[in-house]
Amino acid sequence: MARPAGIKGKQTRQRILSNSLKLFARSGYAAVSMREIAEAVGVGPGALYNHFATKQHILMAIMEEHMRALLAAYAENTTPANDAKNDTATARLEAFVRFHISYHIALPDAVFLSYMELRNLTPENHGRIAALRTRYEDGLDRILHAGTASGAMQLDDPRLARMALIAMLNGVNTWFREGGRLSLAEVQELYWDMVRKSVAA
Amino acid sequence: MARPAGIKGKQTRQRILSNSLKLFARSGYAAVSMREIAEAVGVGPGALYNHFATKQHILMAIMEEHMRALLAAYAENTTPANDAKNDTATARLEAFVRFHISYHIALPDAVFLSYMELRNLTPENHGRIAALRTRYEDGLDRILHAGTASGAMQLDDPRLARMALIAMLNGVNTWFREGGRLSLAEVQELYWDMVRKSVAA
DNA sequence: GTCTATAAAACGATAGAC
DNA sequence: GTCTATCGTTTTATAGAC
Repeated sequence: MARPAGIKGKQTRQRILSNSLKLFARSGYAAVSMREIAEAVGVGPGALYNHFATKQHILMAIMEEHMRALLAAYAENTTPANDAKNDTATARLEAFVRFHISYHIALPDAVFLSYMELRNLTPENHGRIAALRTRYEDGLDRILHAGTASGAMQLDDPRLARMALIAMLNGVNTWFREGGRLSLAEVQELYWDMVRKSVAA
Repeated sequence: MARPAGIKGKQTRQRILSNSLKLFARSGYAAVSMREIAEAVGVGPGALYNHFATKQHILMAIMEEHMRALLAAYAENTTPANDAKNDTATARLEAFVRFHISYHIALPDAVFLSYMELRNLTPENHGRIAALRTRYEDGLDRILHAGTASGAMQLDDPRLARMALIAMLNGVNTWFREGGRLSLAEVQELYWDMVRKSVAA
């Protein structure tokens, strides 16, 4: 009982988030009740409200933390190479594709939720998540524009290309299963091959 | 009042389906109540049960009719050309891409619903819808295998390519808006350009 | 911080009049 | 076939004891 105050609360908060994520991903936000979440966490229904004011706050916390973690991981994994020779638009596109696939495969529930439950956010929360997503996808936008400008790529409409490529890459989560027919490395290779060709001059 | 028996019922049934489709697409199946549907249709809540036994039956009817209409339209729009010269795998892939885009853009709500609400179907209903979807996507599978076999395309894994292309094409519904920056014809052209290159030898 | 009990409203589905 | 009224259940969220 000499445990510092607040520790138990932090643990419960995290358990609420991780269990809600699993339940929301499986059944959908609207179909999951606060009672189900409390039971999964192992507390009474009323205890949830010590940590989140409403069910909407739980959903928003999950999505916002996911988007911030994605942006942080992207910034860390794709910083411009010191080797200027590897800092071409094509090299940066390859890095984006490989990062996007590995990150999305590692966190399928959070990714699924962040695309699927946008409509269950209040308009204000929706706007904040959309802004974070735009910040991430703008990274791809810059790569495609740079590649088109330098002649390394040929895209009649880089904005459409960005949306087409994001959709294609996101699709990996609808079918990829750990331990399945293809390994992560093989999937990265196969997608990169298609992406590389699709933007080729 | 000399109207044939059953006409009014058929009309109401169709109005239930079309209004439910709009509501489900906007808010999600679980978040829409039978009362909301009844209000949108313009009948009392109890009247809905003269046409559908449960809310699940409404969802299933929408999805099943959408999938059957998709299969029928695909069969009609992509029958092998009499001109044998235009019956190459590449020509058939182009026809698939153009058909898929135009059909999906024309029925955004039904397409959105059929991908988004699969998890709200009972296991039995889910299996029936999945089987219909497989029948459609197998058409693309055959094209990619034929193209790879003839050397017109180079795909190290046609199954992955099928899923990547389907995801990319489905993505059009997340951003395309009638009267927006790009016309349907331009979108078809731009997507086909990327698809053509992505499978190229 | 978590518990139990409960308030207040909304849910899917049904019954019986017309 | 549609109406109104309602059953029985479940929902989100709160209150007060510990």
